[in-house]
Amino acid sequence: MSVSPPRPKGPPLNALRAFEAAARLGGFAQASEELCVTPGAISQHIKTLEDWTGTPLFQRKAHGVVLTEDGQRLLPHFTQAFDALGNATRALRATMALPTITIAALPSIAQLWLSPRMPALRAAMPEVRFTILAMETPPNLSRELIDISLFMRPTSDDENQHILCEDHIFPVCTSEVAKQIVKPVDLLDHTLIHDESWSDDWDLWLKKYGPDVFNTQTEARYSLYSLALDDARAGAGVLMGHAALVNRDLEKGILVRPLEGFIQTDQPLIMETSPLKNAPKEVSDCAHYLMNDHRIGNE
Amino acid sequence: MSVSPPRPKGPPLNALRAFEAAARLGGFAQASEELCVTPGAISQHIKTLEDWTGTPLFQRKAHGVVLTEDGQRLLPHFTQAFDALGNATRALRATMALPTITIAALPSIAQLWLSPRMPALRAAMPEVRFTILAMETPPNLSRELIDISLFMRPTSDDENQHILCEDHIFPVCTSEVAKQIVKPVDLLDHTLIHDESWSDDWDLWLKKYGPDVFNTQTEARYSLYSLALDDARAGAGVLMGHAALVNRDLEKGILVRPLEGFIQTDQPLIMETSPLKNAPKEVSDCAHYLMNDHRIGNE
DNA sequence: GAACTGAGTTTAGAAAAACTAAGGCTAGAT
DNA sequence: ATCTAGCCTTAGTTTTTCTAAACTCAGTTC
Repeated sequence: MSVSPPRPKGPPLNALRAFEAAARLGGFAQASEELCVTPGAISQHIKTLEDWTGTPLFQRKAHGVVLTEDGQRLLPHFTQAFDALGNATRALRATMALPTITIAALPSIAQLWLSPRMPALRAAMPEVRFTILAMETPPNLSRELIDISLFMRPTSDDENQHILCEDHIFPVCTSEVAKQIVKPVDLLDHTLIHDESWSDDWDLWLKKYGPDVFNTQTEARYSLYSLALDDARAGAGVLMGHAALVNRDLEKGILVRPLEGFIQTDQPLIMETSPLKNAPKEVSDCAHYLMNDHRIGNE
Repeated sequence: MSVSPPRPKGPPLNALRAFEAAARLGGFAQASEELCVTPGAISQHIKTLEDWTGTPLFQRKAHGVVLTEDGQRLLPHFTQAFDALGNATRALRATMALPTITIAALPSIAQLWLSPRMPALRAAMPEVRFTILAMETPPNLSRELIDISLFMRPTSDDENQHILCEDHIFPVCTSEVAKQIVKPVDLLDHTLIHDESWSDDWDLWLKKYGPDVFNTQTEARYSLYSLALDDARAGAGVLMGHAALVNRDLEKGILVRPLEGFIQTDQPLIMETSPLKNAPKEVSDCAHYLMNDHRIGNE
């Protein structure tokens, strides 16, 4: 009779969290991003878990992993548990002395859409400490300690998501450059400025408005939209502008629209708020503020 | 404008678990026992958490800690979350190749009540691996990976708890010793064997049946009931017997009851089963087996 | 068909977290 | 007045976790 093997220890909590993230997101790489660690760390966590049970949780394929049946059955349990834990942690954070609101956004949105609105927001909510995070992919608001996110992405029926404005794209450039452009074909003579994160923009627009034949021509590529914008402001060429991001420049006259046509993409600017039922009042206040699209006074 | 402080990390999961345990159990010492660490470790976890939020979670008194208001508000959130996590972990364990059932019991119960029943149980469920854990205090079945617990303790209205048998106590000794004992006063001439974990037993019994005057006399104390029992079997004196634990010896004639009177304590032998809704079938099978009080054949 | 790519794995070593042990403090109990 | 239970603190150690970098493998691309 086996007596007192020192008490059965459960698997490490961090390994469980890694499993949940990897299973939910469908890959170690994605999970590693959400948890801010390297993929190797995730791999090791999963292995710990698989060694603990003796049953494989993932099936390793050359291009990613897929959940085994066991893994699929387990996932909802863990997702529910970590959702609950996320809410509890959020409640814990809410006890902090000075209320903090964390907003995550695409770098371009942070800089070109949010930044101009911040002064008014801060003025309206002086007791709140704001933190802005620039990131490429929308965070999971029920897990990370982020209250509001601003991203261009496909619509969903999530009740926590609100469309702030549709995404209209159209060519923009300085008025100098615009003088030389009266019809689409004229674009052939100019540098088309591309941004890596929206690499399809020009294709989309040209498909509808562009000249029938359109061979590759001079183009510039940037990894940050705001760099591309700077270049356009400097008269280096024609940029495909996103309404929400270039409106300020258009209003100020720094940039103009050389041609009329615009396209509405299927990825509007969406604001998502964290799903906590009893969210601190500050968060919903802030969300309303942004929805109502306040601007700084002197603009 | 503050941009990209490397992503707000939540507090360590282990610290959250420590808080939950300490808050639920009402002390660091208790929590440290449940989590199998030293109280110092708990203390540090709590401090980590308190530093993270900036608000105190516990109020330190000289004789223990009490939850602050914030702590009280937070506790249910975390309890719920960790309950869910416990269930998920249990589900994970259920995927293990060969089903395992872990039974926790008071050392004396494990040895004197459970052990004789194990051969039949193993025979009835040959595909299951059983693990018996001896421990002093009932474990939290919704947290630890233990399926069934067997303890003498006060009744509760928990639906997962079942009374296996009432706890009757009465003096027992060898038939040799019994010859010299015909009425309670005769006990004065013999060693009264005590067990540390039930130190009140003799007092209780003597209060009802004992001689009016009863000065302290020879007595032996043991920290393990089975050691006390061994001593009684060897004719060293009179032990206060618990029905569930000495029945075998009575049946076999190794021990006898020199006097008639017995007392029913308010701490029956209770079996508790883990609360998982979809508990593996093996666990409920095992529980039913124990409830029906099977014995080994040749007894 | 050779090189490339994306996703995961594996190691060793480094960094961080968690734990223990031992000494201190304080208020209620003896 | 002393004892004791329960928690705190600190230093040092052990354990866990993470990273970096090289490796594997199977589709893709040229």
